[in-house]
Amino acid sequence: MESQKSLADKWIKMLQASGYRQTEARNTIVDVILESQRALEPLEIFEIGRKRQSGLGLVTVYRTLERLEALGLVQRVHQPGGCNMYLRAPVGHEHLLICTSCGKAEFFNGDDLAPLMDYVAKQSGYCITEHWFQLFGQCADCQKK
Amino acid sequence: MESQKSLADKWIKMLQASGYRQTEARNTIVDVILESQRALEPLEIFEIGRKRQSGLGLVTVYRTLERLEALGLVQRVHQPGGCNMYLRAPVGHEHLLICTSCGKAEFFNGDDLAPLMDYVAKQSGYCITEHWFQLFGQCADCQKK
DNA sequence: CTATCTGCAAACCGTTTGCAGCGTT
DNA sequence: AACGCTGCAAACGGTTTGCAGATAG
Repeated sequence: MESQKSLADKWIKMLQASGYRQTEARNTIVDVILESQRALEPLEIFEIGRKRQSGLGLVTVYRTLERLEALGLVQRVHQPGGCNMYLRAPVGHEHLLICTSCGKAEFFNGDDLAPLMDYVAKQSGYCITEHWFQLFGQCADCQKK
Repeated sequence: MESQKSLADKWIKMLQASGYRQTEARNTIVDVILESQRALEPLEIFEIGRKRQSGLGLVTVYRTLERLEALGLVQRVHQPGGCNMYLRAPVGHEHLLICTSCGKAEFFNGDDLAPLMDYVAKQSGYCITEHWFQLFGQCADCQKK
């Protein structure tokens, strides 16, 4: 598992490689996202980030999320309660497993889906280009309580 | 496949069984949803419904969707472009297959997911209570064009 | 006859845009 | 020095709420 710090460096480098600049606000926002175990709303990122960098603005959070999402570094997470939370994007065939109690998000490998998707494609005649697969439940810690 | 008309009757009966009343507005809204091949936004339901029943209000569409969703008859559909579209709810283990060109929504059976979910539960220690699985692609008709 | 339902208008709230000044390169 | 970036305030748009009159049961 790559450390948060080096992942943050990589993200900033990717922003720069796309013509964007490294700024204090972006450093803060990237750190907040990478240090979180769960998906966060823009307002939450703003509030957490503001404790470290008092001048941070909510609009900058929105604009930074937009860029990070366009670069594929961050994903919007869809949940029964709403679809405005953000998390680091999966790499490869990772899918999300989210705790309904504490919100903790983990990734698991979903390679096994390929046969089912092939079958559905054959049956339906669709040319399948994308799949969403996500699990919800209670994590081990929350089950104990 | 059950006819739209009898499904509409069933929905209205379920509303009544829950203490709600049968009204012209609700009949219209239920018909619009059941006659559509694709998920619709509240505003679309309102506009289509208003052609049949000129007095229909957008607020009534929102309130009816809320009741239908609470009864499990209608589901909110999550798509890359937004999460404010509604469709009849799946029955059993049906999952959605949505055409990215025309929006047509079909259901397919996803029983095959059980082994993967069991495996993930064992690996992660989570007690899995819900799963979202949805496919996107081009339907056979749209591929021809 | 009563309780629910309806549509309108207004309130609400998360998100986006305009802009003048600041910071990165 | 140039251009992108920032934060504020205001605009925006989808959704919700308050209310008085209409309607189902």
